[in-house]
Amino acid sequence: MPLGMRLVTWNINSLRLRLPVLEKLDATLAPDIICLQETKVPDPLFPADALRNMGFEHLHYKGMKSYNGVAILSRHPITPLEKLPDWHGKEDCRHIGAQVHLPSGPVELHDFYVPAGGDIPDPETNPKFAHKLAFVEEVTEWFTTRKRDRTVLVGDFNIAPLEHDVWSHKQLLNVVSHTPPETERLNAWLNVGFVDAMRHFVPASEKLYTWWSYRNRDWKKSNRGRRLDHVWITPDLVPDLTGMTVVREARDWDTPSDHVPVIVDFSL
DNA sequence: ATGGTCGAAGATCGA
Repeated sequence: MPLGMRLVTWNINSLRLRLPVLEKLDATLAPDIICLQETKVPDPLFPADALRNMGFEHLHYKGMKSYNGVAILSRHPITPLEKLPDWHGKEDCRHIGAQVHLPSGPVELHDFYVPAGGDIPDPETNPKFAHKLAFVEEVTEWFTTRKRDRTVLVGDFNIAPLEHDVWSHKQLLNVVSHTPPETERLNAWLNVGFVDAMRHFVPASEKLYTWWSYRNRDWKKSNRGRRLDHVWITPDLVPDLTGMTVVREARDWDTPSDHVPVIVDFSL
């Protein structure tokens, strides 16, 4: 195994349907650890053998029928984090975590799939939006009391916090994913003690997206993207950052997800 | 302002 850790986060939108493109990602970009969201597969049907054959010997996953689901695929040994909170009283498979045992020492890794929040940005009339806001608040509170070093948070946070994380700040201010109640809460979570590893490499003044809707005739031409997927790290890991890649070409792979993989490289 | 397209289901629901 080469020196350094290559970490990927990807909302794959059905793991079983997209095993072929996952193999393509693995073959072309050789990640050491992949965190997936929206696997949409119950645990008994999880394709563990196929993933082990790809070289990911260490697996941790939590899925359910039809919706949600998260998974960590690793070439390094991992110890799953037990007894993580049951956010918002729901057992809906939106968070798993693990200690990753790297040659340089353990790193704590969290994989999140934050609720999308429905269409109407009003917690009074839209319970999905209320759930989303509450989820972020609960997670924020939880991390304030947890150790905050050698920790990495990744996932589909379903919020694009910065002006240039969306194609039109003005037109999306009242669209779920970019409303002030969401972006304020995401910033509060970040400010518990994390660093935005993607923006470490790309200044806030530059557009940066990880998701393009299926509902555009030509995603590349219209380019109405949003940065919904994130990699956050504790400040002690910043000196170990060596690179970041948004795998845009994956949006054109055969039967693509609407999200593309995000790679972060570490000298760990 | 609207609708557009996916995936898992096996009708719609969630995104």
